[in-house]
Amino acid sequence: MKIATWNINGIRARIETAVAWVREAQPDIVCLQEIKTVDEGFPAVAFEDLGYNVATHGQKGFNGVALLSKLPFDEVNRGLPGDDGDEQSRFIEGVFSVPSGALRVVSLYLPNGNPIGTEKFAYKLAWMERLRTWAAARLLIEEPLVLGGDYNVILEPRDAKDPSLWTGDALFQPESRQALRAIEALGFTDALRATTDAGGLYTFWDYQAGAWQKDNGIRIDHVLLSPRATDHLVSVGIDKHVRAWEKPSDHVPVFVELSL
DNA sequence: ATGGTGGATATTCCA
Repeated sequence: MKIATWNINGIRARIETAVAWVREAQPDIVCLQEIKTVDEGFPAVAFEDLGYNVATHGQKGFNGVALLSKLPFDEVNRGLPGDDGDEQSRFIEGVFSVPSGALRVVSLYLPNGNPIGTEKFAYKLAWMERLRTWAAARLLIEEPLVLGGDYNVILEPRDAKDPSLWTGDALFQPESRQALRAIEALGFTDALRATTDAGGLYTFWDYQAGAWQKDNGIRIDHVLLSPRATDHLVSVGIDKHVRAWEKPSDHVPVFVELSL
């Protein structure tokens, strides 16, 4: 079972790139972020033609998440619980049947939070606390749970080419890093760190200032695994080569192989 | 050096 996450930065502008990658990578489930369209604007047919079921939680202009799955959806839940007044589309959960039982997969787009000291940073931290509360409850079910997404958090200095560039940025603030650590501390495994201690592994390179050419990247797209999912972890990968394609997203896909 | 790039949308916001 191959499960991937990818911030696509606009699915309508990126549909040809997305289809090319899906054809190449052959994932079973894909978590997409920043689809930047309402549900009706999502080009579902392009993926259905490749054998995928599609579930979206869109929004006009910004944000928006989606799930693609070769397995049928048993259940879909849209929106992160904990704030009925939050209208930003950043969370979708799919439930699937696997031989051992149920598999839950979330596509999440954590708030950027810049600039710090504003309501945007407060919203980021509040959203992370809501995620922690939700995840703690989900872990009680003791099922394989995969949280794939753009976390907008650089956990450690080794997750940035030049950490000094991110001083004062919401992605590298101590509060942001601590909040993600608190979620991991519930019992989740950062899939990539389960397989390597290496630095220099990035998932995002800014469009500006030749960041890709200089390999000035950061690792902010993560796959977190519940204990029951970690039990089945086979491998982790970053499809870095996709960043060099024409009309790329500024993020690349991250994927896990699970023996489910 | 206060720029640089890109998407969606509307002539600016967000990242």
